[in-house]
Amino acid sequence: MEPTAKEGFFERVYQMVEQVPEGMVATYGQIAKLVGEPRRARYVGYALHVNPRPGIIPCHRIVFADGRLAPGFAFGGPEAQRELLEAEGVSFLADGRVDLSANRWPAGIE
DNA sequence: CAAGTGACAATAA
DNA sequence: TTTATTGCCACTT
Repeated sequence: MEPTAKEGFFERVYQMVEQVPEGMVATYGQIAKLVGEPRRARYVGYALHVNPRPGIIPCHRIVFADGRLAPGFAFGGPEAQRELLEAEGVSFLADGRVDLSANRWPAGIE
């Protein structure tokens, strides 16, 4: 299979997501920008949807720009994701949203 | 080739 | 404040 540029974009997304430390979360738009394409925020989610490496890519650490969780989470629902994040030490708001102000990872990438 | 779709984000009402 | 719409850009039909 000839690798195309789009696959390179996907792979970069996976690399970024895998580098997210535990107890922190990142937004789709942030990941998109980090890979060099801030306009492809939607495709970041799509990349995780196709998730070629389940169990290796911490999709549960990727949330909306508002701190909200994905609607169609693949692990068993947004409830399961909240449990996973809580278990890692991520703070949550009373609205069931992640406290991006305290757990946003892309605050100091190498 | 054109239109439709989508794990997003920003803006309008 | 929440909900709706638009813009984005690649993939699917």
